[in-house]
Amino acid sequence: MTAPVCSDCAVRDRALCGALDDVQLGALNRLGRRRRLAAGERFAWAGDESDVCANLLSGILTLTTSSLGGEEQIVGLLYPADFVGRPWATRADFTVTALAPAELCVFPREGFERVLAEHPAMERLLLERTLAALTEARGRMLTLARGSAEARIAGFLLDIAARAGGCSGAPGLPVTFDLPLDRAGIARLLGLTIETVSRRLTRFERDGLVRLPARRAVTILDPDALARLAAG
Amino acid sequence: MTAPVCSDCAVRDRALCGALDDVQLGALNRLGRRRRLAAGERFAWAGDESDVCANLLSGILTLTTSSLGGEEQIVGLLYPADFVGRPWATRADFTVTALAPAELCVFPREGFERVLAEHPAMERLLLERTLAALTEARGRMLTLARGSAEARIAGFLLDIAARAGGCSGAPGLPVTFDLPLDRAGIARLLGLTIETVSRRLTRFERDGLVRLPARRAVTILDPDALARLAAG
DNA sequence: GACCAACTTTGACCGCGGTCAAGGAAGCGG
DNA sequence: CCGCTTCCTTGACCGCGGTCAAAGTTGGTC
Repeated sequence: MTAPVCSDCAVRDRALCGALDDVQLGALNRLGRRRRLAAGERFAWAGDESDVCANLLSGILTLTTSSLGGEEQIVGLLYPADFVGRPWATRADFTVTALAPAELCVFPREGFERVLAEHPAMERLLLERTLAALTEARGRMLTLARGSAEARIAGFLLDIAARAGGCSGAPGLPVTFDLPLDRAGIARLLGLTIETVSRRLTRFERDGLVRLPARRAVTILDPDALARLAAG
Repeated sequence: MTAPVCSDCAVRDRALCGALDDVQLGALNRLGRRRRLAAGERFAWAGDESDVCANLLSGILTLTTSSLGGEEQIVGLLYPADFVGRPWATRADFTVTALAPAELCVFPREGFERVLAEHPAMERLLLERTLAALTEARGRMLTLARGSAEARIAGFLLDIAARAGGCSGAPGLPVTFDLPLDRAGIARLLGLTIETVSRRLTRFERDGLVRLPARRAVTILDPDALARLAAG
């Protein structure tokens, strides 16, 4: 197996590296190491020392915190091309777990910081992404603090649909996609229990808003009604 | 009245400007304009065009979103030296409101972006602050999604105490401070109702955890017990 | 197919916190 | 001091969603 090179990278133009040209990418190429994670495997632990960061190449990761009671709350999902970790921080803020088999391009944190300092365009891109992530996180606070279980789940389905199935099909046609999370995962993301998630999904199906052809599969039948519910 | 100059600024070393030396500060000095806000006055409206950003010099601001139902959720508090606005974004993500009379140092957004580009140290500082704000926002998601009313209010009191009264007194001695928010504000911050906030505070007082000598005043009598409640 | 583990659904019950309503306390201008 | 507004407290009630418990499904292995 030949060493992977950045020019072949699946996320070459979408990750932070998109800010660099092929020549500049050479330094990162020498710095980065590919790493695969199995489903359920963890890349970092909240509170632990961490001296790496990474680009996510494929798969989906979760960011979680846990209360002292032991219950985990998913505070963010990471998709391919997203950046993992926090430069200039010596310990990880959140636990990073692979939901599905994932591949990362891992950098030593300090080396990555040096690359950032040498390439303002890349640092700028990271800043813009961080600002966007902050806005998204704050937006989700509204849902978590106020939204009913119904509103949270309706919004979640639309989010996933937009990301997973948004590319396929004409508007108006039912969209079908696979959920990246099982019921327990949805519950941890939305601050609910497994039972409530299950009940609301079943009711959505009874009411003709969605179909649930398989455990992980969802077909959106009435996105407008879901959007109305999501708005509370 | 003489034009205010940066070297006199109350937050000279704590705001983003702290990354610049006195000479570099000249450019910002010409760019910035002081602006006062009365309590309740708004600086930006969520969704509206916005071509300014600012440093907060004094007072406290809230960031809010509102659901379609009209109820506002406070997603963040801004204190003196904090940065307001989002460079490279043409519309405001959140409504910015002064809780108390406030003073801002306002910059045209595009001019500020140019200063950022010219002074990497300042852009770096903004990036680090944004990363920290993101971590804080995600941390608050746990509280909002899972915490009981009791836990949220206990945590809120400790947060405010740490910021407002942390400087005074030896550990172990009761700390007294003024809440920056009225009951309605606390409710909007914590995702609760006025009545619930009032009831829990009253119960905390009955149980000897705090004293409430005036509407806005709080004395923390048993911080350890509050911390235990906040942890859930 | 038989078996088993993991996941999901469904039901019964109940407590927390929201809602509605009324009454008190503080601040303020006359 | 009065009257008014705003803010806060307290009470009664109830619905949503959590908890506990028990089936029912799915998928994988032998």
